[in-house]
Amino acid sequence: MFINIDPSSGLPIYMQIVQQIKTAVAMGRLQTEDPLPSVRQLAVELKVNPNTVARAYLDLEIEGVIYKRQGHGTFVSGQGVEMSKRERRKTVGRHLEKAVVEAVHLGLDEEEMREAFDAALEKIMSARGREAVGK
Amino acid sequence: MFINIDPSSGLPIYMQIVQQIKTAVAMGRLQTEDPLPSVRQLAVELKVNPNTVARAYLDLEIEGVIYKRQGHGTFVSGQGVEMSKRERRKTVGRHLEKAVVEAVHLGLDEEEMREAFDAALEKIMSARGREAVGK
DNA sequence: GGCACTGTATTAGTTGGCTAATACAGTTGG
DNA sequence: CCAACTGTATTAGCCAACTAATACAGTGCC
Repeated sequence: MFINIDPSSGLPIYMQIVQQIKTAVAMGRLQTEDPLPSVRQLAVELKVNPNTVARAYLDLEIEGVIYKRQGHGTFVSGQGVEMSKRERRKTVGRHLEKAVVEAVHLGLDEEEMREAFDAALEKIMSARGREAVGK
Repeated sequence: MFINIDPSSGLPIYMQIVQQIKTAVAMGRLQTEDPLPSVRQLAVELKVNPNTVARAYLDLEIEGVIYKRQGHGTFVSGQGVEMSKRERRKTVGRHLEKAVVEAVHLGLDEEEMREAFDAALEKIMSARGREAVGK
């Protein structure tokens, strides 16, 4: 599996799992209906209690990223999140504003910010394109 | 003062203070050498222990956003952050990538993301412009 | 010098987050 | 039906984060 836990990161384990799976899905490395490792498998692999993995999977389920079937396993779900257009924009806006505030404090000018944004977009979106074909 | 604490936000009080002051500085609502309210003043206003405010100010000082002078007060500092160009970009990149991942999960397409980014940029940067003149 | 203002240090208590141990429950194939 | 796999529930403990009480220390003005 592609998940790496960094004990020194300060971020709780379950959040690291959540974040990495979300990123993998966003990038298309995990696609709809793909199976995730079982709670126990991943727990062993990460040397962590099954409940910790379960906690991560629960969060992901609540966010609409995955779904679970008792006795079967856990899978990447087709669609995400029920939310009004307005809410979505607001949520993304909050994240982006935070990033911009940070960038201002770091002394980036507007052009540099645009470049950074393009790079981020490229990194996530271009991977999607490739994965869709390949695999 | 312009700070609002939301007890239901889940975010610790001191972080809310940090974040709001950082945003104010980034937007130019607070400018270099502007005085911040004293630890005690703000503590009273927010109905919070002085140490909580002090904690926020400490973080801001470490980040290079403000500086303090014993017996005098706390002020917005001129420059920010000592960090290599590379590091800055990396930091901002992390934030932006997180925002993009979120946006993908919320079903925004690339154009909508660009719009959202432009909006965020506009919101922060345009305020700066105005404040620089006005006040 | 003393009062009134600044920020600081020490200590301590509460709370909630995080993780783990362990036992329970659904599904499927031999 | 039993073994082997899924995810789930309960309980508990640890620990760090957060906040507060309180006392200390620097500066400046009357």
